[in-house]
Amino acid sequence: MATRTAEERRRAEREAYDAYLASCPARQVLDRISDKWVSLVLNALGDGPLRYSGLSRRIAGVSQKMLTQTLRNLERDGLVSRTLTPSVPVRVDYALTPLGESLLPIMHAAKTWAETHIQEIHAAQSTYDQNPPRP
Amino acid sequence: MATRTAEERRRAEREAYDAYLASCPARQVLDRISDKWVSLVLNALGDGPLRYSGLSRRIAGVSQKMLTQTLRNLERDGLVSRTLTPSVPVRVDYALTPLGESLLPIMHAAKTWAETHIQEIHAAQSTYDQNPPRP
DNA sequence: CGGGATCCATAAAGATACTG
DNA sequence: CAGTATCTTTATGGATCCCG
Repeated sequence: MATRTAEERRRAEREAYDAYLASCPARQVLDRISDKWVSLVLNALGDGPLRYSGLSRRIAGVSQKMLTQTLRNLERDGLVSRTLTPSVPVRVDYALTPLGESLLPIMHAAKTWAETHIQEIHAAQSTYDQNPPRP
Repeated sequence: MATRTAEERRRAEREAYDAYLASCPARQVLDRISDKWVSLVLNALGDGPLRYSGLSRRIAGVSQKMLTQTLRNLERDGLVSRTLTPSVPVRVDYALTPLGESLLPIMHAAKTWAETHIQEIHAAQSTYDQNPPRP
């Protein structure tokens, strides 16, 4: 048999790390809020409840698939509530739960940091691009 | 020609929205820090400078490809500095720039929120999974 | 109206092998 | 040591058709 000690060890390392990451709360939350549509939906609902079609119009670029998927995940995580009104054409309202609302401040903090430092980042990018370290 | 008014309008909508998103500072920054490896690298460097191999060992699960790619992007964004020492085997040190360090507090805030609320999220997930809204 | 299900294109991540 | 180059695999997102 080949010496697969090295590769096996690496694989085990990776798996252990993956498991570690998967159990890391910060990672789990970061993974979610970093989602393109999650942040947009959360933001949209921050102004008050919306219906499915309302969200769809508010976000504009989203496909129903992604909107539905995003809403399901947020509902599952307890960040968003889904209220179904069985009227003639059914009506569904989405709103932030208290847990979802508690997330807004940190989203806002991120937004503030972004707006404060985006010029520095763009400047750094220009410098980097105009003088490529390794062509 | 077919009536492609509707589909064309949708496409235009999407493109406009994509452009809007691309120019949104919050999005740009969120997209970056939400990256799996970015947050890990930033965290690792938060304890002090590290060499390439040091980072590689510290993060363990990362491939050189992703580590290099992540470091390049962070360097380009001005969040991480790269110092090359042309000794016999070359030596490269990576460290956070002041800009990079200014990002740590918000990463920490996200981590704190995560640790504070992860139980609620897990609880919500359990409830959701045990009683699937739509089977 | 509010989705579910399916198919498909592309992009992103990983494994692998090689280099100055 | 610190990467680069290439190939393969996987994940993501969008288009489309359909239903209660």
